[in-house]
Amino acid sequence: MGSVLLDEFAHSDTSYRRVADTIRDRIIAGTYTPGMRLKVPTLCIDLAVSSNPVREALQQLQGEGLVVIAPNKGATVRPIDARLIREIYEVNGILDAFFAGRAAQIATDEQIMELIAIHRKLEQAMLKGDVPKRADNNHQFHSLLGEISGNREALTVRLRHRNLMRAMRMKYGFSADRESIVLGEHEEIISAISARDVARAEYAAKMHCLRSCDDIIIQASIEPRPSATQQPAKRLTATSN
Amino acid sequence: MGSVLLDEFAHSDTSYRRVADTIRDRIIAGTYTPGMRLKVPTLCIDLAVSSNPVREALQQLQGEGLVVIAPNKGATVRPIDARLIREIYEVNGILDAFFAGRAAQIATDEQIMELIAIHRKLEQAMLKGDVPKRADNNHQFHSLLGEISGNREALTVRLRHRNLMRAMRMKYGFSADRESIVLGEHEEIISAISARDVARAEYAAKMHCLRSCDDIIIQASIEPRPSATQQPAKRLTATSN
DNA sequence: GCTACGACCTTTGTCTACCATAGCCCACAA
DNA sequence: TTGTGGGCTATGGTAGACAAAGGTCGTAGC
Repeated sequence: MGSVLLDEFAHSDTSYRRVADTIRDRIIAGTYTPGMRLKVPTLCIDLAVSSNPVREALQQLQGEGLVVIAPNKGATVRPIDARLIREIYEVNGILDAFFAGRAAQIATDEQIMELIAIHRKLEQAMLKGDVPKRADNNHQFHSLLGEISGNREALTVRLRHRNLMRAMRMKYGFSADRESIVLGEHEEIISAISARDVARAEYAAKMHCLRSCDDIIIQASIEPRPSATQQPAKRLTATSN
Repeated sequence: MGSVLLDEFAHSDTSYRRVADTIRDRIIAGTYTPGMRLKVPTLCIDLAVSSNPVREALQQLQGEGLVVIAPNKGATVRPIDARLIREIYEVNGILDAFFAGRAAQIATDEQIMELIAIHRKLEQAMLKGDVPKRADNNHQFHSLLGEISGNREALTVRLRHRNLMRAMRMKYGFSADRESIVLGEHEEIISAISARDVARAEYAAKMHCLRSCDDIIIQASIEPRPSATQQPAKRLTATSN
């Protein structure tokens, strides 16, 4: 138990993490539109914090690839388009294939049992429609694969876009039959690892990412333009007046 | 021409980038020892800047994986040991294999010519013993491979440890015959891409990283403990008194 | 009418000073 | 010896000031 700690992603008590969470959510939600400048003074007012946490949050988000910071020019929202999503999932697929292939080589029986246990919990969460638990278990499943590989650096890299992916799933959800397909794909990965079939494990992990990518692009396309309450149509800056 | 821009790594005019550069160099140089706490007030005095740039630099370095920041506890130097280096190079190898394989599929003849041109410049720089130009050309070679793949996100991830690797090479250098071997490995990669042999390109790129990893570990082991001028042997904090 | 220049304004990046709070250390007591 | 409590240090955050970089816009000159 307790194999997945990674406390660096534990939910934040510091202000700049809350600020980063808020800005990230707003980028995903479309409140902050692609290419929009994120000015520090405006964000300070909107989020009721001083400039210091805002600047640190923007740096954090740059690390996640959500904003671009140019020296002496400030931060802009990175456009999140289908190409970027495909690229991210391609990176995920490459790394997950490595994890699964390595797991097929070196996973102990106990680790495989643990994988199965997490898979069962994920199944339960899906049946109950418990979305947060579902996301958490899914994260645990893939993190455990990363830990089994023994390459923590690869796992860190793999988690670079975790917040972004989670936020997108929160917004767009899954297509109707995606959940049952996910379970089947996980079972295929586990099966390949149990059989010590490296090539099959790599392929299964890669396909899992690929299909997940296709699914989220379809889901996102269903809502071509969110325009929830007030879509600041032409406004290109965060200025509030 | 001008295929490799990536101005995000252009040398910095902002203070926090200079601070990050300095701290990074000192971590590599061993001035800041593994596990050592990096206290903001001390760094402010040492680097003659205020706390704001220091905090941002530390966040930046956390993004590069060189320091670990714990909320309300501060930053510590991440121990750079053989395992970490192996993990980083393994990630590099996974991504470079992807780049090379993809290049074998989709590179245009012009792009292959450009690869060869950079390779020639690298060869020249090595012959002249021009170390900075050598590093720059090597970077260009691998960046161009990443760009050919069309996945800029993967390239960004691939460059996560670029500063760290460069700093380590500056410190430890190369073994005697490594340079000629590098040239041969690059030629093999180019040859495989030209022949559109995906598997061979992937294998060549992976082996290139693996051998580079072995080389740097050997080089680093030659100097088990640098102890240049004043090695703060037992001191565990950056406190200067 | 179009271009180029310059003044103005906004924003960034940095500094200083200050404060609340969390974490650590150490003396002291049970 | 072990636990506890107080004091110290560092972190995290606020507020306000400033220089410098960048963008905007009006005007002068062609």
